Amino acid sequence: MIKRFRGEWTNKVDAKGRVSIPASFRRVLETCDPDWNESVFPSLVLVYGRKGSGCIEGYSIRSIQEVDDMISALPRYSKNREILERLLNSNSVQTQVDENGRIVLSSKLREMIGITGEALFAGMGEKFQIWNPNSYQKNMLEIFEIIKDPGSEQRIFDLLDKKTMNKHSDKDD
Amino acid sequence: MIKRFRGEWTNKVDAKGRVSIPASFRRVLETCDPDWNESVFPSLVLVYGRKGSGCIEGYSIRSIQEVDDMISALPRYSKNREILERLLNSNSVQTQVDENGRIVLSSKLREMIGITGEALFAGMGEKFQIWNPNSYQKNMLEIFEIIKDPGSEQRIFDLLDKKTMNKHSDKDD
DNA sequence: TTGATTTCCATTAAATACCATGTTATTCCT
DNA sequence: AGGAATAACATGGTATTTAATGGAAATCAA
Repeated sequence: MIKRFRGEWTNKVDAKGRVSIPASFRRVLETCDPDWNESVFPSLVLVYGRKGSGCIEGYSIRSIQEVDDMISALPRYSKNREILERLLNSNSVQTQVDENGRIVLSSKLREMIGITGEALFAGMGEKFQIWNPNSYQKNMLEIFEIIKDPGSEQRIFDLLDKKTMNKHSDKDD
Repeated sequence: MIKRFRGEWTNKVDAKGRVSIPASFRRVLETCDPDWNESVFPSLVLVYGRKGSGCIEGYSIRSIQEVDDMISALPRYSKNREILERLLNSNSVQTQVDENGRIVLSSKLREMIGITGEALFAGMGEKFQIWNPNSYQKNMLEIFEIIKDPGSEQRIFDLLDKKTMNKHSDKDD
């Protein structure tokens, strides 16, 4: 069973904003939507509130529920909870894959990330991202810049070492 | 099944105060109203008692019940309970979506949040907010100001980290 | 009765479902 | 293993439905 979003895919966006979700992503969305079956297409949530990011993030139902549950665990009228609700609930939209495997990106969403004719999908494990292909290219360069120094790259991959997993403080992540 | 208010929607308010509830919000109100069925339109509660907020808050029946239950859990006749009952019970009104998916905002409510021709609906998970579009704009800018510093933004999102979930004190939220 | 509120109906713009096609990948059979 | 048959994908176009909204009729209240 596939359960993580993986890989990069570039698909066409038509005038109405319709775009195919990569088939392998659909398999993830299907297994992670409790309401899904052969006659009900899977739902997902698109989050556009992480402004700095320059991309839209797609979450499976199970994945967004984890986030929602953590928000709901915060005190109801607290400042931080209301900020998170804005960034993750106000600035998001639930949608559903259609029978052809597509979703619609509204003009608002397309403008937000500067998408014209093509959208790049990047698998990010428990979520995926939708980019303007050029912006994605730039973002990759930024990442390469960060890990240019071999020591710095090593330090990051060291986070994946079982021995160190429970040693480092939260700040290191 | 949709069960959280999500997204931003701007709808017209006519001279009589009628305004459409965004369709996706109606789906939430329907599933969260125990009395709802095909022939009965869903009810909701509008709270205008959170004075500082500059907006009206809309609750599904299930959601307002949770709030009511928490109030009821406080000591009867305690000062704080009576304050909360004023702000959340006195300063609120129960209403019902009509057959066209609209509610009526009384002139009192409209004046309270300075609404003239348009109302902006912002999904906030278990509730939603109704704003004058300009006020909402300002409020979003305030939020972006708060999270402008990347460290500060990270600290807020860290509230959603499983590792820290049980560490932070109530004050942090 | 008259002003206000609520119900009912009508319009149009937008969102969604439906259908069709070329292309690629997969299965199955010999 | 090779090749034919089949299924799955991506994508374009069209038809149908739904949502938002304006206005009129009906009901209610003072």
